[in-house]
Amino acid sequence: MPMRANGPLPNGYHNSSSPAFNSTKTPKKGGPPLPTSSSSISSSKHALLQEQRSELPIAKGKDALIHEFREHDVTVLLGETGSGKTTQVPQYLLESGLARNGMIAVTQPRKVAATSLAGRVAAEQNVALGSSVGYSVRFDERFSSQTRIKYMTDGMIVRELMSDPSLSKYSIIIVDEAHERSLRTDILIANLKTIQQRRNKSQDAKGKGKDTSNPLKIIIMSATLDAEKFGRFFTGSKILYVQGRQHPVKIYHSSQGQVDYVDSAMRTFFQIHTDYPPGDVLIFLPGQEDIESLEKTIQIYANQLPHDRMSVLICPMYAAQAAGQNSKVFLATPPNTRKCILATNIAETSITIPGVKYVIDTGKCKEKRYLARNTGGGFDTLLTRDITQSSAMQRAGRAGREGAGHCFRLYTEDAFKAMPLSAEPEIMRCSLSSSLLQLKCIGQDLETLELMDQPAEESMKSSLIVLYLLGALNLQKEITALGRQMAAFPLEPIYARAIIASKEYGCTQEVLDIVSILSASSKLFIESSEQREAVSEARKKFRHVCGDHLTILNVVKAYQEIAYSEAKGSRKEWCRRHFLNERALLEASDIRDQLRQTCQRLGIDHSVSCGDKDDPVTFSLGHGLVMNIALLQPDGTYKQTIGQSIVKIHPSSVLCDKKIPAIIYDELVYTNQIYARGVSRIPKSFIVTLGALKQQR
DNA sequence: GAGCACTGC
Repeated sequence: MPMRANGPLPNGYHNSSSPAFNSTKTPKKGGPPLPTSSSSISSSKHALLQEQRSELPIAKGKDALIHEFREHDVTVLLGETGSGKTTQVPQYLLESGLARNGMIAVTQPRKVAATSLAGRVAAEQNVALGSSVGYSVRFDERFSSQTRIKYMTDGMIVRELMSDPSLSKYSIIIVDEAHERSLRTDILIANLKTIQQRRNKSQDAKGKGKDTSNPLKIIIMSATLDAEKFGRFFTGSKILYVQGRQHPVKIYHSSQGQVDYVDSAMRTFFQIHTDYPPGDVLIFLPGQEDIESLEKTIQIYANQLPHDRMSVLICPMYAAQAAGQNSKVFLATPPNTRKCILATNIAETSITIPGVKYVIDTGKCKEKRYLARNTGGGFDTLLTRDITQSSAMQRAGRAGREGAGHCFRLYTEDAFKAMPLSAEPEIMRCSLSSSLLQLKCIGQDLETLELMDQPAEESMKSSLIVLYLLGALNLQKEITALGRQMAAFPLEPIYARAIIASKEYGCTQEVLDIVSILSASSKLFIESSEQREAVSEARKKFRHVCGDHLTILNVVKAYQEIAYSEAKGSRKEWCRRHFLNERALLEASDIRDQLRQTCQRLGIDHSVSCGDKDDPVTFSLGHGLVMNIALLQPDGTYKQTIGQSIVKIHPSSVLCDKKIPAIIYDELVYTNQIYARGVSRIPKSFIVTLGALKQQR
């Protein structure tokens, strides 16, 4: 491939018609963490905070905002990055006395946002965190009877819905980041609409002047794209706009479509490197494979650069990479060096990298999407696709965090305009069984609930079948006693079912260990393409003939032994040596504690163990994975017992190439083929037993 | 023989 650092520039950029650019979303709200443990902060610091508050773009509109909140039951507030709406609006509401009857809830899709925002606002109010300003997220809460402003995750308030269907503790509920359209945000919004109708109607009946009722105000906060949708959903609502503040980013579109975006990204990088002033470059790519191939080619050409040029430091970044590798990007760039960061979507929202002045956007990402099947179950797909306009803007905004920046898009302006505005709401792309079961508990139906977007009928049907096969619903779609028990667990129904089955098989301790790891958000096993051999050698120690579930159990047991006998530092070292992610083990231990409490409430003894026996464990899991069973075919592939798909065991499984006659699996993922992940062997006779159980219902 | 990113209870 002929490529000279000073050669012709093949991409032919032209300047975009829009010179300045505002990003639409701020990933890390509330600024840096502030001291929050003491009851108050020094007066000079407080004065500085107050000055910063008054300089926020939203401060100018304070009185007008309060007026509108007073006049309308529902307000949709559209604000850009840096407007300060998430920290200021709750304080304005508190000061205005609009929340006399109850608390102000501010919901967030992510835990870190909820906790850090609460800290920031407590500091601004000059109060101790947990007093008048608090938060509530899974495994962590700080609030008291005096709390007036409560930041919480949307999952938390949806759980509260189960015990208090009117959310009567709150007189104002602010739904932040509503444009993200998480599954729980959508379910919350649907419920808020009916709750408000109920609560505010009883107010009218009592007539004006009486304050005995408990009306509800709703404020929806969103980034600017496709926000009118919220306005249409809440009839009579008022839409308000708040200006943001961000450095300008100059956008360049490619003049023609790029066939090979990896090659094109490489050329664009060297164009920047030779023609533009110092500043780090961030390249967005869909996945690890592209990152590794681009890393190689950039390195080859970087080595050939003349010695008087700045050198290039390449930093690959993706979630599966060992944590130490990812943190390389945060180290100061050495002198006379330009950092080149090759990242997946991880750099789009979750991680902010300092020093980035240039962004190269391939316009591609990988998206996980759940394909429901009318036989029950379904599978995930993981395919490369075009990004959305809102994520293109988010990526460009990454160049304007610290000063003016540049964004080079490897696609045309027409291609940008052809992109969907924003991602499809999660409710359209995920399994609904968990939410469906939760709603059944409070007498609601996903089918009749008025949602902003209605999920596909097939997806609904599939979830009903899954819940029926698990015994959570009967043929009349009514929730069963077993279903209520399952809903009590903060878990996917399939794993809740496995725990309940473990009572019969006397192995609750083992099943809890496994299920906790499976429902932790971080992966247990760390991959390293550089040390592939060392990884497989370390894995051998835990390998269990029955499959991946019992392999996980081996890891947990080994870690527990270390945890009891060794110091914290050596535990870490042990994990590193075995390519295990300690974060997953620690998170799983929190989850396990919570699951034990649920077991206790339901009269399941969580300490019952089956010792070294394997069958009880796989049988229990089998009750949860009833629709995830497949049988070996003569050609070595597997065929589902429910549904017709031909699946293969994922190469990461310990049972890959083992020709086990019958398997259960955690999930199916379609990439190039349909792969079963999280696989265990199951005796064929057990499948017959399961079938007989189904007959009885 | 293969691994986008999250997030929540």
